Amino acid sequence: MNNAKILREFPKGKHKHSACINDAMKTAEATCQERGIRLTAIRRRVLELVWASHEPVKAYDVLDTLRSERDSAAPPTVYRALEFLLDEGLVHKIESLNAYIGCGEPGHTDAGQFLICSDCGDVAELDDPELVKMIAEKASQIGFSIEQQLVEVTGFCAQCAPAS
Amino acid sequence: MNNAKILREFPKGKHKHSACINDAMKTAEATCQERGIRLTAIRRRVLELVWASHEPVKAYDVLDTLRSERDSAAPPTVYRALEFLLDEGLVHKIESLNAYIGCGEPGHTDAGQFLICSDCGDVAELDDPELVKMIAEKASQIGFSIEQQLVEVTGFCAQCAPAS
DNA sequence: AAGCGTAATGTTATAATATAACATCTTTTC
DNA sequence: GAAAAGATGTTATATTATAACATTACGCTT
Ligand SMILES: [Zn+2]
Ligand SMILES: [Zn+2]
Ligand SMILES: [Zn+2]
Ligand SMILES: [Zn+2]
Repeated sequence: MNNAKILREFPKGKHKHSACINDAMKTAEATCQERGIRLTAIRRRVLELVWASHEPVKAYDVLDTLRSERDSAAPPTVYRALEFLLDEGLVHKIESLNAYIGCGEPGHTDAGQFLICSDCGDVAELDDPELVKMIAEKASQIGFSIEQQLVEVTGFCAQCAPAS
Repeated sequence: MNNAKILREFPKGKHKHSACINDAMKTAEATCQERGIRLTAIRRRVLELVWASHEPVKAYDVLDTLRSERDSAAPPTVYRALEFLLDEGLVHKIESLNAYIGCGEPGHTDAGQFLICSDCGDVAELDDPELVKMIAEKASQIGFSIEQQLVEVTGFCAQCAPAS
């Protein structure tokens, strides 16, 4: 069996998270450049804040920070930026948490699958074509044609797994 | 490959939906009886309202109806009933819609997988052990142990599929 | 049947998440 | 630099969900 492609890993022990953020911002810049769309100051900042950790971030937490930096920040400020970032695949929404997380590899075409650690709260993103395919096949067995897949799995990451 | 077990089908053409509701209510009665828990009038009525169609139902739509029948109905009335029904596996929450749908086969142990038709809005529920297993395996490849799975798929049911 | 403890519901208030609608400003295009 | 399109500002409100405490109903023992 193929291994799942890991779009976004769980962080391993201590890591320099500023590097994660830097990578993500560079990738976003390049992606927007390429597509001829504008990563404005607000959008860039919201993306940074979403990437603040490996945990999904709440819209109103982003707003709180933004408010401290910019008088005019209001809910639409954040939701519009998030909408842009979602549309461009730079962030994803974790539906089961009403929270947002940076995409580990913008541009991936298949749906991502999210692993959410109940203990540390961190999230990893996989892209497993085999799984995507199986879901599509199962659906088509009953005549259902898939447009979009949502897979969110809750449990324990390697670091938080109950000692065995 | 095994076929997915269908816990709740898409309705086929015209069907007598009162039969769906009756079945669901009988199953719920029996389930609660067996478990020694109380399907009170409010809980029963909320379950009926969730089963009102094959589409997921919003909490506040349930509330609107309940208000017309019972002066004391308020948000906690509905959310408490839903919490009970969710805990007992009599209904499921469709996270991507913030809406609730009756379980087609209360007592199933695996996570259900939901197929949501973008056109008619109806939802089917599958339980495919093979899929559940594959997700668990993919997760365990990166050291993640699963507690709960969420699979919600959007697309077109057989009836609504674009003519081919 | 009376009394007790638990479970369920009533009631009021508020938290958390998200969008509508319209005004203003900025950037791009011609 | 004027027009058009895109982005942001601003105010208000819609939608979804929970907290906290009071009251009532139920199930059990005596
Ligand atoms: Zn990191
Ligand atoms: Zn992604
Ligand atoms: Zn039916
Ligand atoms: Zn079910």
